[in-house]
Amino acid sequence: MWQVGGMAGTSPSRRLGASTSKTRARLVDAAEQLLLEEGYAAVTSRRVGAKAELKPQLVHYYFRSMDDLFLEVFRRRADENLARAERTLAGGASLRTLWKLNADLRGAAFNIEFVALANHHKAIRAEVARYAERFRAMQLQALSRALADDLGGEDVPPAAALLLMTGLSQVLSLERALGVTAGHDETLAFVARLIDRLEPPGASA
Amino acid sequence: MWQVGGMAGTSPSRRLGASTSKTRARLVDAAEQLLLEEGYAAVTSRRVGAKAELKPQLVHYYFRSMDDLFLEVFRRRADENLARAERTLAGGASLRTLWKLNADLRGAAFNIEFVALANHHKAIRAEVARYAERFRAMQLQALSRALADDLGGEDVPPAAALLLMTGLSQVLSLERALGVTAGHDETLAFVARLIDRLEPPGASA
DNA sequence: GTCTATACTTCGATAGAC
DNA sequence: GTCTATCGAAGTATAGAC
Repeated sequence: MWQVGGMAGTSPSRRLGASTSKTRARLVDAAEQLLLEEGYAAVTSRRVGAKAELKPQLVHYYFRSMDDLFLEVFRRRADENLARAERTLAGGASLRTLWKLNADLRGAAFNIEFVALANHHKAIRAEVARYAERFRAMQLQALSRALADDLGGEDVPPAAALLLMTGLSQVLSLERALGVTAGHDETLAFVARLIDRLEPPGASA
Repeated sequence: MWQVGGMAGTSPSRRLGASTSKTRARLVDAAEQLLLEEGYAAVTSRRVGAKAELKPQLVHYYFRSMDDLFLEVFRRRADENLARAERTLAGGASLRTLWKLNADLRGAAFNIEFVALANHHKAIRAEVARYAERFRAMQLQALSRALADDLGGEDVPPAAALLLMTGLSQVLSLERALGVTAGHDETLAFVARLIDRLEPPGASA
């Protein structure tokens, strides 16, 4: 897919616009907006151009292919997420903070789109995987420390706890987008109780 | 999206082929295959026609629009999943069985595609939500009974346990598709231990 | 009931004008 | 360094032939 028409060659000798261009940034903004509002299939050079109020051909002047544009959109957001996580978790974080980071994570819809895209696009899959691994490693380190403090000698491995946490927050936001929310409040209350038990409110770190 | 070209009218008076047609079934098969192999954006009338070795116009003879084709693909698979779950859970099921049902669930990729699609397609979202609710209710009933047997007076609500289970199996299959499997074995072992503790192997139902 | 000829829109991409 | 004119392929959908 993509590469629907044209000669589809990605000619090796083609001039591209400067990566500092203001116009280029507007195109990335427009693409991100479209992706969130209408899904990845709506991100076409023409739609992006229209949304940015620019000629669609500019997309191909600044990006070698539509895939390159997708990668740029993804990287921008991923870097932002990683930076925020790093700020939040710097120097150890509580269970409570970790859960908030997971549940708050900007753009569950964004993740869904990119996972679906990654499923069938080699270059994008590699980038998404790289990001997921970095994000995971960062959280795992923080969670390992927090759990060691909180429950000393229990047998729940930090990796399992993290996957449970990630899975839960993912399924919750995914279902919310779908309009299915049965049991959500009950579950959130349960998580809050659990955290309160492990980390009594009003403790130090 | 969809409705890219053409007059996009969905004229109310258009003849459609019989729903029992063999040709029609071939088109649905081809669409499902394409969806899984290349993602929803690859499911176009021309690609579906080619895969089924039929003229692309037949898609529009048997389906009023591409969305209708998607709905048919989804319903067929959803019905199959529901029937299988019903068979498995009929008359009460163990925790172990429930976990297996969740983890085995055919086509995690299939789910990803449809959740992404549902995000931006009203008709499809409604259908996916309806399916999710039915599946959830069925599992919740079984899990409630199993948990009552296994841990009597604990404070983990069945709905929370189910969402944790669902989220975990979803994140595991999603990451596997991405090639990210760090911590997976450890987590699966943990789940197995947990189930063994709650339901010692060799007990009755 | 089944299929095809055809319309017209939008697609990604490039070569070349400023 | 920036943008545009233009190409050929692929998109959905319909009206009408068998």
